[in-house]
Amino acid sequence: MEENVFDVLQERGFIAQTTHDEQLRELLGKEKVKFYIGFDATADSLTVGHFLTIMAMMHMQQHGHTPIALIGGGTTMIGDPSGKSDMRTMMTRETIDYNANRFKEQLSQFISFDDGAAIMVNNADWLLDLNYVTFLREIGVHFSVNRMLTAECYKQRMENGLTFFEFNYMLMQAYDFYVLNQRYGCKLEMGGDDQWSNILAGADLIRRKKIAESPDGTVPAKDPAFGLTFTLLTTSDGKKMGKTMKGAVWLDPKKTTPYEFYQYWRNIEDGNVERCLGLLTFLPMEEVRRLGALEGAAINQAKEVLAYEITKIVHGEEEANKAQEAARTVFASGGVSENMPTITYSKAQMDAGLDILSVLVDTKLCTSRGDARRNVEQGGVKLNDEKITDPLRKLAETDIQDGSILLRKGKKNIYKIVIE
RNA sequence: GGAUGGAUUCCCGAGUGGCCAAAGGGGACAGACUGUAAAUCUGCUGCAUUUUGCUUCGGUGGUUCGAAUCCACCUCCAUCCA
Repeated sequence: MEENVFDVLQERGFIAQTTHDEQLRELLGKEKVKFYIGFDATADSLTVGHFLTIMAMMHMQQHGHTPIALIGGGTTMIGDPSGKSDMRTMMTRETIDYNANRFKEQLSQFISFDDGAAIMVNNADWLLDLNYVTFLREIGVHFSVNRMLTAECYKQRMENGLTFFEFNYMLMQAYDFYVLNQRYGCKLEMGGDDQWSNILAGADLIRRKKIAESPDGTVPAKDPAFGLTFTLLTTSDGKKMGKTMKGAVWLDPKKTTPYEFYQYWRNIEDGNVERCLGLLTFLPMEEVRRLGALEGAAINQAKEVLAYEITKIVHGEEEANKAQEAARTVFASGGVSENMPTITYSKAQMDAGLDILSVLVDTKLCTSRGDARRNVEQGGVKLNDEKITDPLRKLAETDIQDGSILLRKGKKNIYKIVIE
């Protein structure tokens, strides 16, 4: 008897809400289901926030179900107002198309699209050429404004204002589900819990359309469209995870290096370790529970496993090994690793006088010379483990130890300076 | 379309002629304490050749020795009325 992916998702902590628990579980246990998850192309890379949903897709695919990855080339033209307090800046068609292509590439790393094992679609294909009046007549009729206004996702916007433009987002997304249901027989939409209202709207639309189209004006209740949402990863103070001082944590190694990526998970707070292990790795649950139960300093071991496993899935084993090696060298032994962040200067640059503030800015360790100066003055900067207090300090030949100079800002930010 | 109230630094928000690079809070960053955790306490938070100079308070013009603050016009937003 094969295990049911519903149970897997539930045990690993993915599921926040579903439209019909029992029926959905039954469905997933007895047939191959086409399901979809939408990704709005708002940036040129996916983030760790998306990664959680990608993990869910992978679980689903492993259990024989067929993911439909929907790239929101059309919906991004509007922008989802859910949970937002302000309207997003409108994006141009070109930017969106560019982003959509990046998303496609990244998704292909995680999900196999071979032989119809998964399907990739772009809602620009059916949304952009919609006829307004036709759309209103066929889709718009099924929506009650009164009900939409009570939806949780608009709550914040009821205070700050919501344009009609954005108000339509829900209809677009609902229509997506309907289209996929018609064209591919997609029966399930999944997404983050902030998508609950939008998902419900889609499932509801499909039901209403069916009723409208059926001869006797009824629809068999046994074949509904399903919705399922995932828990959102939040920090102890309730904020969404995946943000750092530098912004989002990206899956693109050019935007967030594997080392930074690894460090992000290595530094996660205790309370989230077990949850993240379940959600973001493929480790068996016994192992997840064992690691999550570690207490005190011992939990660092679990964090290391977590960081390693996630980095491995996202960036591959080789990069994960490098990141782990670098992290261990830097933190455990205070040594130098070839895999740690490095900046290279020429001998000539050094002879011309490389002051500490410039280096701090060049490495992006500090955002400006003023910021760099501040950090030095507060004792946050170290050169080869020696605290620097003079902002005018210049790098000298004598600073080079074993061919490089170690520069630290704070405890966790470290750069290797190489002169050649 | 009408009336009223708004637009301030990353966010919230004070400031209504010089003492304003702009209170307070949040966040971020750094220090102490720790376990590369959380909580707590302290510092810090426009830019630069840093006891000085430069740029900023929705936009554009104006008044003034001097404007985030006053005037005019414009743009956008909220609430109520239509």
